[in-house]
Amino acid sequence: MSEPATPSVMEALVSLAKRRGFVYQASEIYGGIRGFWDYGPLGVLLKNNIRDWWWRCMVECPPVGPDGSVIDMVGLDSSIIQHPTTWKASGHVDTFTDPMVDCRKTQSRYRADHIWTARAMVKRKNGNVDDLGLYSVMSGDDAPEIFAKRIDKVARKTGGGEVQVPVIESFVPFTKLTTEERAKVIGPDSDEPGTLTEPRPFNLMLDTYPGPIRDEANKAYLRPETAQGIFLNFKNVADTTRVKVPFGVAQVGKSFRNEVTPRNFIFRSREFEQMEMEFFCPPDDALKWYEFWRNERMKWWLTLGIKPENLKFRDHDQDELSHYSKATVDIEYKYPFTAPDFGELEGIAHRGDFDLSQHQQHSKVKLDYFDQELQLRLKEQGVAPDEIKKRSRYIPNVIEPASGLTRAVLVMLCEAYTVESRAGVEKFEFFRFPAKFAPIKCGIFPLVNKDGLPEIAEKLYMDLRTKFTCEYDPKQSIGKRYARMDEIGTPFSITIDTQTLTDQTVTIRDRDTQEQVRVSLAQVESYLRERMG
RNA sequence: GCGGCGGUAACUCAAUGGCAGAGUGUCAGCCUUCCAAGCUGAAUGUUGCGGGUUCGACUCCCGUCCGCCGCUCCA
Repeated sequence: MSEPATPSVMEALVSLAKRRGFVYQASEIYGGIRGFWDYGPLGVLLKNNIRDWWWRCMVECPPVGPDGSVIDMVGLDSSIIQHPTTWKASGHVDTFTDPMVDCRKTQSRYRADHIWTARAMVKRKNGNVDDLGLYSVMSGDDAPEIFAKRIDKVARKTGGGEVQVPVIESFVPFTKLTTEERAKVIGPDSDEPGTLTEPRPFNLMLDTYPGPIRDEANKAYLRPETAQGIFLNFKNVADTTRVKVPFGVAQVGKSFRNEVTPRNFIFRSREFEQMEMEFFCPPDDALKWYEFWRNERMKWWLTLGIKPENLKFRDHDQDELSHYSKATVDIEYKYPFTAPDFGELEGIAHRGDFDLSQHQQHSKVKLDYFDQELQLRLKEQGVAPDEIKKRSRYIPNVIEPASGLTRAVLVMLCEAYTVESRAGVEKFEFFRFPAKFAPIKCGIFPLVNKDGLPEIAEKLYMDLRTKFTCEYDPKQSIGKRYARMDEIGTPFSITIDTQTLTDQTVTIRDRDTQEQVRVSLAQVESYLRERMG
């Protein structure tokens, strides 16, 4: 009798994760630090297992392409800190640095440069023109219209008259006002002046100052995504590794974002780990590859044992696309805290040639690619020489599957978290990890701590530990040891009993069914390997 | 950053302004031939942190940090 994770179990899950050493709050003894988490002894094993599987599926054994040929894929581990111009070129300096304004009255938050202000001038019936104050509306082509409607209402309440609608060019962004003027503005959703706070710059990138001098000229950023390190090395990889377009470069590593509100356990943290791959392809094939990776990535998540009904695609609307993207789809998961809605897990973006073009422009280094195969093919097709020259040299387009490793850990924890009622325990909670990803694969126990059983168990342990992550435990009752293994998601428990002394067989207990099979000592390894996936 | 709620042992939680406790877990010993069993014992707290009120503060007040929910943002 098991029940699915619901929002109410999130706290229980976090407690269990803490109690058994999966995830701790960072700097806990100092009261914690918002948005940062430490992965404990079991958490790091789980995380590494997921990371290794991604690397295996992406770099060492990438999928076969749509045309049946193996995809070229290489790995990379670029620096967290890169030349600051990287982030200028990528657009992160501009788009990640938004001055924000809060309304004290309505609790709304706005981008300061999106608030447009204008004087509300109303021509009364007696011919006088009254100034009703400095009103604001959200920026946009319809700003004058919205402004007019709003002021008309105010005017009617104060005696009527004709609103003098400002032309769109005459609106003044909130950021351009003086401090005194800002204190008099009536917010877009407010009805009294002075409820908007001063704009506060909010840069989503964390910065630091490498070297001895701490000034603006030496400012550098901790990467907000691993992707740019790949783009910076596009030429290096293309020049030194014999890969040919189309090819991919994959990377796993830490990224940093100064999130406004870190929330929901490790879902949104300020330091997180990404698994990103940039796939470079001819512009004409980009959509084909976009479709390909979209499907491949969904297949990959299913290999983690995630229930298909907990995963779904969500295509981005045109107006929510990032500054760089031509098309993006998210793979979403039904987290306990978003349910019944879904939350982001991975984004697959068609980035066009934006990144390489930007870096080419800012670095003045050519980042185009000469496609010799395409040249030959065009020649065979009898295309004119000028045309061949033009088309066989291009800036590749990029398809980017970018997922959060630390989010994958969260999904794994959510998906595996199970509550069952068992004999003696009304609510027994444990992690039902797929064997392949379980931090500990196997516990090895002597049924009792005497009669020569510990010696045999220890010998088996010394052998198995060279092949799987194992634990040996001779202490306490067997039930307690099984329960402890179940709790941390260990799929198998091997017990040495007195029968082992006579026929050299042991029992192997399955975490999910609690059933045991007898296997000879010699076959334990192959038995486990078969079930490990 | 704004608003609301909260913070006591590793975890879950008690404690009229008056001796900081329980269960679970952990550890040790005994006992145990298969599922958190039994018995005995042990360790673990500047009650998030810092101030204030008071003879006396886990308890009341202020500040701060952290967490949860809602804005907002995002892999």
